[in-house]
This record gives sequence, C-alpha cells and structure tokens, in this order.
Amino acid sequence: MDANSALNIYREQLKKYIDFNEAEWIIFSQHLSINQLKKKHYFAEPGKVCDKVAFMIIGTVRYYHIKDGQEITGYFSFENEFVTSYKSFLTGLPGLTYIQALEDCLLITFTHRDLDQMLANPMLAYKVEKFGRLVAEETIVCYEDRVASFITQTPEERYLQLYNTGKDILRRMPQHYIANYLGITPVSLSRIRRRVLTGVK
Amino acid sequence: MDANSALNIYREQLKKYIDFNEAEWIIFSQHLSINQLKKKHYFAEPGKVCDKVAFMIIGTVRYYHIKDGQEITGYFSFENEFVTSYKSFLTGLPGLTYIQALEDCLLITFTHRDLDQMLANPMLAYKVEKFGRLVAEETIVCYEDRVASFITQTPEERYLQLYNTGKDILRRMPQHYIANYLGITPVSLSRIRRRVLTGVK
DNA sequence: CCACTTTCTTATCTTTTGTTAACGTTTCCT
DNA sequence: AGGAAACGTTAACAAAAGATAAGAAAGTGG
Repeated sequence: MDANSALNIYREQLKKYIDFNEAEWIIFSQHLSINQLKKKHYFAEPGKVCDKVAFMIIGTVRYYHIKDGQEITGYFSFENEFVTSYKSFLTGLPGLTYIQALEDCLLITFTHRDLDQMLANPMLAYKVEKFGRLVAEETIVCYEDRVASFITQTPEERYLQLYNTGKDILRRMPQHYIANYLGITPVSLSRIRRRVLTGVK
Repeated sequence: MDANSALNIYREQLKKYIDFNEAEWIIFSQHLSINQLKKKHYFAEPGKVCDKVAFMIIGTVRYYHIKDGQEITGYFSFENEFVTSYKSFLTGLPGLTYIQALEDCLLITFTHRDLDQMLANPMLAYKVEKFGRLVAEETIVCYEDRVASFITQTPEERYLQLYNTGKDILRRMPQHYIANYLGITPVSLSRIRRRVLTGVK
C-alpha cells in the first residue's frame, strides 16, 4: 500500500471523530509519519517512554507485561484502531507494557511533540482538542465494560461474552493470549472451552 | 457549607485542568447546579440515563451492579473527585450501574445539555473541550492501572497494593465492598487478610 | 436503651483455578 | 525438507476461591 492510500484511509476513519477541511488536513498531515513495524518488533517497551500515538492501517499488535519471567497478554489492537501506551504517552513517564507487532504492521503515527505543536496552532487547536477528547472518551467506554467484566463475571462468563460479541480476538489470536486477556491461564481456558463446547462436567 | 464556598472549591480544583478567567467563569458557573444527595439515595441507577457529571465537594459514593440478586461494588468516589456513569453520560444510553451516596453528599453538577451548550458557546468551547479531554485522559490512566491489576496480579497482590498505596478506600469503606472492588468475595478477603497479617497458612 | 441490622471472622464443603508435565499437532524458520 | 519452537489438550495434584452457615462484635435507628 502506498503512503497516499494509507493517509486517505486515516482521514476517512478520523471522520468518526473530526472532519478536517482541506487547509486543516494539509497542516495536520504534516505532523504524521508513516511507519512500518515488522512482525515481532516493538512499538513500546517497559522502561521506555512511549511518545507516539499510532493508527493501525494494516496489522495487529498485542500488549503484554512480564511477570515472574512470564509474558501476560492484556490487550490487542487491530486495523483501524489506535495504538499507544496511553499512560506513558500522557504522563511522559516510562511505561510498563510491551506493544509488539504480531504481523507486519503499517502505522500512521504522530509524536507527543507534534501533538503539542498542533495544540499550539490556532488553526488546529480546537479540532485536535476535540479529537483528543473523543478518542479518550471512546477508550473510557471500553475500559468501563472491561473492568465491569472482571468485577461481575466469572472467567467462563467472560469467555462466553467474548464468544458471542466475538469480534476479531477469538478468530485471530492464539488461545494462550486470549486466556491472559480473560485473566486466566491457558490450561484453564482449555477446560472452560471443553465445558462450554461439550456441556460436560 | 454555603453555595459560594462550594463553587470556590470547585473553581480551585478545576485549575488542575483549566483556568477560567472571570468572564468565562461567570458563564461556566451559570451552567452548574449545587445538589445535595442524602445518604443511601442514588445519583445513577441501571436502566436510567445518567445525564449529569458531578463533582464531589463533600461525601462519598459507591458504584455497584446487581448480579443474581447480589450487590457487587466496583468503585468509590471521594471528595474532590468527579462522579458519573461515564458510559451512560457519553452515549446517552441507559447505564448498568447504581451510584449510591454512602454519606450525605454535596455535589456540583452540570447536565449533558449544559455541556452541549457550553461547547456551542465560542467563549467557552475551547477550554471546555480541553477540560473534557484532560478529565477523560486522567480517567484512562486510572483504568489502565486497574485493568493491569486484574490481568497481572493475584487477589492477594491486589489487596497488598491497596494496602500500600492505601488511599481512602481501606480506611473509609467496609470490607465487603473492598472485596468486590478487588474482584473477590468478602470471605476470601477475610482469609487473605489473615494470611497477610499473621503470615500463617 | 434496646432491638435490629450490618459487618467481619471462622469453619466446612465444593468448585474452580493454578501448576507442572506429557503428548500430539501445527507452524516457523533457515 | 527437516529440526525446532509454538500451540492446544489432557491428566494429576495442590492451592485458592466460592457457597453457605453460624456466631460475635460493632454500629444504627427508633
């Protein structure tokens, strides 16, 4: 895919949040970079500041922590979703999360520095503020559901919910990552699946 | 406490996010209401749209769901924190959460309607956008940690973290609410406390 | 001030989950 | 193509958590 197609996809997807006119888009897009991220490479790593927000044109990533030497996968992002270690990006402090490409990715990114420049530019400030607000709010809606699922649901119920509202995760992610995402071990998920699928035991 | 003191506290606390000048504050504050919420009364209920955002001047609330006839407490808010059923407020759809006063509360609120009016007012729009973005981003930072704790920590580790970074929750909330907040049952929390405190078993 | 509720602990039993290891299959890589 | 790594399931055992009930202590509200 060429750079122009990627930018056009981005602009189209952004209309969900904000509609830039031509003049605004020209300035806005000057702050964008197109990046490739090869499979298994890292978009973010613990101990490093994540100073970029990416938008995934092609590819998938997973977010994971390491605890007691073990990888624990907490989240995934797919095409047409934003990718960043949000807390690190917002605070400017080193993050705790690996964000790793599971496939070759094509990303459109801007840095925190670029964001500051845009917010300081009267031609863009208002729309970029709104853009930031809307993306943040959308993220909160997801988090609210996710926290509620840990509080009110059993692992089996969380799996069933994922099974029903399915989305890409079940189809595209290996099961041991999904287990972590649900807050359980791969062995436990395998047992839950047997219970659910066979109705036995 | 009189209305003016409450509004002054609010204005002072808001400086963390945004600093209104006099002219702006006059308009902004016209969109605010001062509400009392008596102990055990509800700020939000499942099935109803939560169309207000509150700022807690005095008091505490808890957020809870009902599952299989049982209350499950998911969160708390204290003085100088915002209170709303965020998803319901943002989407305009009925929420799933009870938000109940645990003490008599003094709240400063604005409605979604008022927010829309402020965002449509050129004198306020930019600062209110920024205000909304910053509050949303702060919320995300909290959620990121909270989700990570469910993914990477055992219930005992979550309790210990709460014990160390303590805050008001341990001091001011009954233990069975805290248990829910940690994603476990009250009986289980009692056992964890014994393990932790006595080092036994 | 007394009855009532709430809160917390403890005990017992059941269920679920974690841990470790083994095994077959698939995928990856060079 | 062939060896290595990754993946999913299953088993056996240990550890933890859930469910339920009982009882004591503390707090609440007439």
